[in-house]
Amino acid sequence: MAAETPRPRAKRRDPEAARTIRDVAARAGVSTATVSRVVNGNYPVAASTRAAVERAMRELGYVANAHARALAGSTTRVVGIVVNEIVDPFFAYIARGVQAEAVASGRLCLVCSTQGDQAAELKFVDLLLEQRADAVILVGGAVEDKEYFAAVDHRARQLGASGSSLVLCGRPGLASDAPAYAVEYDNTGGAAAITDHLLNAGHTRILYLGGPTALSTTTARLRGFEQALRARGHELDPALVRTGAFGRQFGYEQTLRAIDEGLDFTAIFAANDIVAAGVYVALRERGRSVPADVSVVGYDDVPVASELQPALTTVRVPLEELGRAAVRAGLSGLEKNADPFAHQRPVTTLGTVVVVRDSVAPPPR
Amino acid sequence: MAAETPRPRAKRRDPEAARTIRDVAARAGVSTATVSRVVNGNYPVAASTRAAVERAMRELGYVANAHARALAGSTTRVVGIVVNEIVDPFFAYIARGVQAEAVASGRLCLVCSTQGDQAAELKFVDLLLEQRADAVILVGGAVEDKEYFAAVDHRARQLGASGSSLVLCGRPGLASDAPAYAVEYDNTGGAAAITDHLLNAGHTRILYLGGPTALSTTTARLRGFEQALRARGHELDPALVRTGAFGRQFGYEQTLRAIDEGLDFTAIFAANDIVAAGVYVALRERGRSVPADVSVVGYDDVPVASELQPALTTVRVPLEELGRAAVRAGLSGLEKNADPFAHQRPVTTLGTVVVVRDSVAPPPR
DNA sequence: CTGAAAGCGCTAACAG
DNA sequence: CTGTTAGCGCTTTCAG
Repeated sequence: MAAETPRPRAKRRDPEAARTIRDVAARAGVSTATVSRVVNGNYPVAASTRAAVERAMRELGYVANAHARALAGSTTRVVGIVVNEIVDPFFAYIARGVQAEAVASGRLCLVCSTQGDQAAELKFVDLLLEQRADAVILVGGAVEDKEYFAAVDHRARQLGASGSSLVLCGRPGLASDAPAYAVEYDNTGGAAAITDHLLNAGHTRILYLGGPTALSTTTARLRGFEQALRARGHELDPALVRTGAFGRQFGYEQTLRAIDEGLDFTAIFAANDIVAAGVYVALRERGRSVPADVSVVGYDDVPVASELQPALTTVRVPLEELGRAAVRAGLSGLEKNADPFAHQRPVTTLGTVVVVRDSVAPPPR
Repeated sequence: MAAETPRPRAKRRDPEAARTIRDVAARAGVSTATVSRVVNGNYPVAASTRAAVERAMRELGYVANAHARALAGSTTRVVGIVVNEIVDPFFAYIARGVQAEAVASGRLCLVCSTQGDQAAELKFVDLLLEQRADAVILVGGAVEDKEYFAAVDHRARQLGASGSSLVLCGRPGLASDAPAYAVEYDNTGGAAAITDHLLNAGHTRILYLGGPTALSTTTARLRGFEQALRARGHELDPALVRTGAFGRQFGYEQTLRAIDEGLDFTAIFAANDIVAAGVYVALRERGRSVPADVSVVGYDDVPVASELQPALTTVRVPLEELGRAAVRAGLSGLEKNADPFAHQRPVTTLGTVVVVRDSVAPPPR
């Protein structure tokens, strides 16, 4: 009756191919379940058995297959993050936090960089959805577009339905009941605080430079600027607000233009440190010194801020912590503690602080 | 006899859970094989059938499961990259290239950052091995350690055995027959070229600063420096070589020390741009101007180089292309063209070029 | 052009 | 403490 033997697996496909849990089990003379147990160490196994299995694994050079594991188990041990540009320090620091926290939770990190392509962002989320990432984190400025919102909203629901979750990082949350977390920082407050710093030094003619024209996350900075002005009884002079791109080039050109137009101002609020770097160059070119002739402040506190000469007074955004918090939020639903009362708040807001360096002084005369 | 029906799947676990290919098949009234075919579009399917399936997928909100796909198929559509520090522009640009090329090949990119922890590097490679990444790219300086080499060598073999491959990026290849690719750039040549530039300007007392003490990739820069000197009949003065850390701090401190010791030099070769940034600060502090009093050159041409004042003359390393080339190399074995003669060379070396900016002038007097 | 069925490698009940 | 046995969701022969 030997011929009746089930013989479920016919032949090993490739003798060179990776060993499987079954090979290990056979070699150690145990069942695959036992091997699984020692691999995962989440179940009691006799010491001697464990030793035999470990030995077999070593001898065979066994490497677990994460996909089989993901398929059979429930979690994939992968988190995904989508950023605009990985070489931009703003995103890089957030990514670093995400990476670190992911690793701390025993996960790997799938990083997607859109290079500013809005469509790519959504496509990456879809891919991450296919990967069944335990959490997907979307970083950075969203455009205020109906259709876009609907698309994100939909993805949030899909993720939620598959036990994962969407985390909006550094941007406002969804204004719907879609299952998504938001991890932001106090953009408006930071902007107001540093504007206050300028006001305290005696400046009232402050030129605001940078940031997108369209309504978006970072407009919050402009809002903070305006609030601080108003709170001290000053009006926002439209001539002193120039929004547009976010780069060094923009800061450079606008500063040049402002000077050449004879615009009256004694300080510049750059919407981020990179813009401020451009401002510095233009100022130097026109022979204006910082901070004697004009004071400058930035935002973000990325490395350039302390490299500029004189070092830039700016708003420190807890970028790395932002990334960590995003992972924690995204994973909060998966953790075993599953205490429904200790529930993660859908929106986390981190504080910002003004870092005073050398680029602000009282206005000349 | 209805009771005899096999009924292979008993119950849907969770009505809210993600739809599977089977749900789609049922809804479209076709077999799962057919659904698979339309999803992959790699097999003829009647137009009407295809339409029905696509409709069913849409209605069900079907999202393929990448893990099931990886398990059943052969490729995972994921490449892994291990770097020291993702916020460091040197690595960030390489990662960007890797990401871009991975996406271009229809893959996602798993990014691991070790924060300089050598042990973590190997651990990440193991994790990537578990992920069955189609290629794993190891970036950056390796230490010259026997045991470490053996470990890398072993991983290379494991990857090779599982149809994947290891790519050493920006570091020398394995000196063994292990299946690994190396994608480097001409470190020595670049260093020699920029040293020549200094020599041509009339400098002979050049202080070399930075780079690791231990033999490692970047020692190649020191080697190039020496070669260029020799080629012009100069000896390498040991007093003018200070190796050690790689950061701004190191550049700053060593420059200060050199000046305070009264060391005789008219130019500084910083082992990378970051070190050069530190050099600038120290020079300014001691009232030495660049390039009037001392000329400075760097290496890598990361953004700081052009931000420094005066802009830094440096060696441009094709960082992003390095990343792209690494992915191409790593994937070369998988591509269908599998032409055994058009075989990827195990070692690719990219050229470097000197970028002349404003930090070099003839020596004073 | 389409369907049936056998797995891919692993985990998780469910018995012992 | 350990083994049996279903699947997880998809791809891929092998037959029509």
